[in-house]
Amino acid sequence: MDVARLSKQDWLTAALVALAKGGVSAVAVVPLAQQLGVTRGSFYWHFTDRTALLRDALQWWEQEGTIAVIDRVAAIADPRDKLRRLFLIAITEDPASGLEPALVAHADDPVVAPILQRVTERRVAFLAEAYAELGLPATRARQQAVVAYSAYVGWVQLRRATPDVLPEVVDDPEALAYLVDNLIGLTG
Amino acid sequence: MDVARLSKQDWLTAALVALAKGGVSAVAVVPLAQQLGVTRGSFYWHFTDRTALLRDALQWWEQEGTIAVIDRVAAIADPRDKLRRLFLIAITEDPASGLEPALVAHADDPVVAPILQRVTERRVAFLAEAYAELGLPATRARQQAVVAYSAYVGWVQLRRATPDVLPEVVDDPEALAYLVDNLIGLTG
DNA sequence: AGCGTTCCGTACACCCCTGCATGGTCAACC
DNA sequence: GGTTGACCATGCAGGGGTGTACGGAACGCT
Repeated sequence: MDVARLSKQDWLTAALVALAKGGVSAVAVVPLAQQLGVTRGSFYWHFTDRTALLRDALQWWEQEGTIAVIDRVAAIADPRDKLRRLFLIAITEDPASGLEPALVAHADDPVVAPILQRVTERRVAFLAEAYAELGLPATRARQQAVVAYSAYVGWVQLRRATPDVLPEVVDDPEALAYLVDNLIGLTG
Repeated sequence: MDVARLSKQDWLTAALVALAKGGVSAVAVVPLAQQLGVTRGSFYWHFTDRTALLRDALQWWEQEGTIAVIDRVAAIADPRDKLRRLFLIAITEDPASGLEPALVAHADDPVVAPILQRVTERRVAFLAEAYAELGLPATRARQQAVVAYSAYVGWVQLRRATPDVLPEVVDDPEALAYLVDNLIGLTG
């Protein structure tokens, strides 16, 4: 019959979804199990611990959600196009809606903290590199990267928290271009 | 003796601190009680419910953290100065560190959602009004307000999540001015 | 001193989650 | 067709949180 045994990956994606929706405390074995149609027996075969699930899920997200995206645009020669393309991907795509706010909210968590640190540092460094290629001096490029990344993070937050507040921007492609240019910070 | 009976406000502030640090699920009666040095008997005299505590705390935050700040700068005549002052207050002051990320992370919560909605809408409206006073047409002012508010939200997030990534900006007053001008979005 | 109100401690029943140990089921493979 | 290993169910002990009922201490007022 359609018994559909689970793989480790099924638990990881389910954990990320639960994490995005309810925070770290929502990554609980029992709710995830009955959501997947199994019991805890399945979980404790795939993972040693509840912490192991959280750690593996976040590491997988770090790989897919950060490194993979950077690889997609790193080859673009023109830094302006590179930034435009990067922000477009970051704004329009949303693999696990609301994951990053949940991670930030639990920045003190010993499992979350190092991964969040690495991801942020890597993204900011990539942005700073692009701004440096654009002609900005190193210090200024770093500052601009932090500001641009802040704007991106806040945008993701707003879209998740109060989508009713910003419909006029997401639907209008011209407004979207205006937003992206503003993110790049070179509207003048 | 120094028995120090508690007031309702003590519970509210403690709830906000716990909310900022651990999310909605951290607003639990037992931990808060033993943190305040009392038992649950105290709590269930002041509040009917755990939900009532969360609701009252958020409403108090809405009053103090949003309306009060807006009132402090609304009287400034020049819109440019008004925006500058507002963002400076928003960036430097931080009453309950990490509260807003925690709220966004639990945007689906039935208690959090309406308050978060109201706060966001009010802030964006205030910003849009200022940009309109600055000369932007209504639609453009609204878009600019959303972008600027996104940048602010993201900044708060970054500072809480990974303070190591952005030390060069917060310490340098010139870089801070650059950041504020960039938030205003009128650097050109 | 007496009394009512305010505030808090304590005990109880209930629910949910975590680990762990153990046993069961099904597929594959020889 | 019997054995092995992957996968899952179940029962138990332990811990922690929620509400509620009740009882007690402290304070103000007369």
